Amino acid sequence: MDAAVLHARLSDWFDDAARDLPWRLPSRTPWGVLVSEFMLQQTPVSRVLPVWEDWMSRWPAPADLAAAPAGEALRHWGRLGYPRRALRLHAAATAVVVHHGGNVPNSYAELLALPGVGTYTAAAVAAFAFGHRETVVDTNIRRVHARLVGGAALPAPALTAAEMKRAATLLPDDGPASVRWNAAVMELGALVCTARTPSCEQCPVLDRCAWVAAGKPAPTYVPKGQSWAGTDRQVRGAIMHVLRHTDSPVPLPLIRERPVDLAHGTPAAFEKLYGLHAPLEQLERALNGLLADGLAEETPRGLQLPA
DNA sequence: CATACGTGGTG
DNA sequence: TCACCAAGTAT
Repeated sequence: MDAAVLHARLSDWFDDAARDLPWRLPSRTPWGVLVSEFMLQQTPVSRVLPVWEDWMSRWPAPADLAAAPAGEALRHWGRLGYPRRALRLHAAATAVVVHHGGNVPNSYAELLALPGVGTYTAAAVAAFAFGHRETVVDTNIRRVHARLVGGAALPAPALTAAEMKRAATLLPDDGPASVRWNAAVMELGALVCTARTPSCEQCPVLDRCAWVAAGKPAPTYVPKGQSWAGTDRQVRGAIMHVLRHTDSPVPLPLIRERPVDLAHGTPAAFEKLYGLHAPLEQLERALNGLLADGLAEETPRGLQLPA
């Protein structure tokens, strides 16, 4: 198709539809963009906003976070989920201080080398923080491309090489235009071309959509579904919740026997929070996993967030 | 390449 | 109610 038409339509749409997100303001810093991308990995914007604001005022630069104990990063990560991201962000800040003089690097390759930064985040930061021309492909962009160009309801379960090639082909040649395109397609996927019930009547490229033209065929595969109840992840999350809310180490026997919520003095935090009755074997597995992942630390007095 | 990894909002 | 889903990464 005529890519120029798509570029122009989405650029115009983005002008008045784009959300006023703080990490898009002119006053933003590359560090602010990097932090936002970490937090947004698998987490909705609405939940990221308050935590991002807190982090920016608490740790305005990479060196500020690097100077804090990793456990503080975990504590102030709150309930964003996937706390290993907080640990990796702390490690990334440290790497920025050690290897880049405290400034977030601007190249895709240098960004990709940071802990917790994969292909998406490296491209996103290079593009949105530094204005580079990068092929940014996230779940929103994948879905928009799958429908608009591919004529499918949803993209494949995993990112394919063909998708990357298609995204690269669609990317405007001009630098600033490419950054805008990346942001606009992502925004379209987040606001209009959504996974569940897309608002096609609001779509600026409805008349160009291959999926619509094909009569909106149903998805050809069944989403896997993420398990939760009774899983190790739930038990790990419950333990991390306890650790975030106490300043003193939690004795291991206490955790093994359904830990006391020391912050509130109430019994059986697991049951109180999750109605959870984890078998001892699963509790052990979760504990060992957290220790192995560096999310928790064992001291003579008990379990705590890492120093 | 499939799987593990948190959490809460929503249709 | 309950399964799906949200700006992925590491192994």
